[in-house]
Amino acid sequence: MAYWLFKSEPDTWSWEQQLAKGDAGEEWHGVRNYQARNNMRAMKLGDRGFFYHSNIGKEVVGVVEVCALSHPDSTTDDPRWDCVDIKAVEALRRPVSLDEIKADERLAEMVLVKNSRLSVQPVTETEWKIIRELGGL
DNA sequence: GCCAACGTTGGC
DNA sequence: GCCAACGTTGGC
Repeated sequence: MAYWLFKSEPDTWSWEQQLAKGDAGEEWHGVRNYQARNNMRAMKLGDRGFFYHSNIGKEVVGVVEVCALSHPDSTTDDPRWDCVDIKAVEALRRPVSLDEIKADERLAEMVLVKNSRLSVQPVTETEWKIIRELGGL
């Protein structure tokens, strides 16, 4: 099983909205970046990811699961863009902020720190466990 | 609201 | 195939 991180501005699509979708999940559409798309194409059913609020909050707020494999993005006719569906699994007991992540030297190599603009990114198993712990899970 | 960093586009 | 120009992202 692989681990990922999905970024979203809460103004556009928030964790609360994702939670409200429940097990039905929601298409992670709107990605127009090849690296991010390739990451989604590499995802398997059951892969886990963090849900991160960018701009407002700047914190990891929840855990999601990939519930549909990569498929064409319904918001465009451009065949280049695919996306997966994700569903909320659980909220962190307390959010883990970007400041905390940057302050933790064990997380210095995270893509979130190194390449903050990539909107769908891989997370290593080690990073996954550390952030879960910081989040009280 | 600013701006640095980065990715994409398009002319050559 | 290079690279300048442009647009977007996201932290500050």
